[in-house]
Amino acid sequence: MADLRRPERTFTIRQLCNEFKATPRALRFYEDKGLLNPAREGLNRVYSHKDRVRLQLILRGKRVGLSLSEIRELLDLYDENDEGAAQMARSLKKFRERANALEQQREDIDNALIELREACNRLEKRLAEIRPDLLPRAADYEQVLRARLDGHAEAMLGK
Amino acid sequence: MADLRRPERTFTIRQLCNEFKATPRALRFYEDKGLLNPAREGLNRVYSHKDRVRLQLILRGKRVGLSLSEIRELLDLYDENDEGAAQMARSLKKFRERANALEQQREDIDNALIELREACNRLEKRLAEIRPDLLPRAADYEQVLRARLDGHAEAMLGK
DNA sequence: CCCAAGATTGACGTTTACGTAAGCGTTGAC
DNA sequence: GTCAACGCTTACGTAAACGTCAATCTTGGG
Repeated sequence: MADLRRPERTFTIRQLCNEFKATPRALRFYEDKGLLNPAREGLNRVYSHKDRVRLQLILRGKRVGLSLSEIRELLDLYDENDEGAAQMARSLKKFRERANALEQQREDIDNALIELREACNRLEKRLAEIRPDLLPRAADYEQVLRARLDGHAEAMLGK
Repeated sequence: MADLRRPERTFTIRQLCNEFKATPRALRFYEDKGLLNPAREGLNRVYSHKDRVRLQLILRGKRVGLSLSEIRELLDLYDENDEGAAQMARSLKKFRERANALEQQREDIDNALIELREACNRLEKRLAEIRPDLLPRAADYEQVLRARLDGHAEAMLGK
């Protein structure tokens, strides 16, 4: 169990894929793009502990919406400079830029939601006048919500 | 000026482009995809008042994040059915689905922002220890602060 | 020895919404 | 007459992040 922390521990491509729910194709793609550089044992890739950390950073970057090339820049910064202050500052800057961009995106989404809700209200009003029977009801929403709850549904359906 | 409302008024491709800040290429593309069907005067496209409305709907759909094919479905619904109740119901459904998707996206963004802010805080702390001179200054923070206050800010700003 | 499983390297396919010419016709201004 | 401004069609290019073969290799099992 604690083996994960032992630096000499290595990983196969599939182990990392399973652990992080990625595909071999993706890891090779990241390698193509210069984000990873696993060792080789013959032809086979051998991922070190450090490679695993890099992969985590890559996936984290993706979660916050950085592009692969942006992630590569950041990874490169960590590699190039041993001391680590200047590149930390640049990473910080990058992160803040991304945060600002995300906040902008959230605003866009909010605006879209406003437009959508207005449209929904208009439609609901007209439908209520013309064909109230076609108005989706609360019950329909419950189903949607239930559907989201994945496997729990089976229990309910089973009964 | 009021000519815009006169049904017999027609528009050239460029007029609509200017009005809605689109490109001719885009309008032709929409046509290719079956979203528009302007009349022809020889080879030239002649957009009617109705075409203009359709274009508005297209752009509105884009603003809320619908794909062109989704928009086309909705437009088709409006065309097919003369009465207009069933398709209104379906549009309503579509809009609600999109609204749900957008809310999900907003959640994702919020999570990403949380991750980013944690990363920023860690970096700031380390930088403060190692090289405080590299720390970006208050001016850069304004946006961040504004974002943080977002909501409960009014009281504080009032003072 | 033979077969299936899993790894590897190309290399092309996918999707979306256009951008960007290339080549050609028409019209109005000068 | 000729140049610029528009308009048209056809068609290839783009970006992102892989998916999806295809062909080859190795290796453990039976």
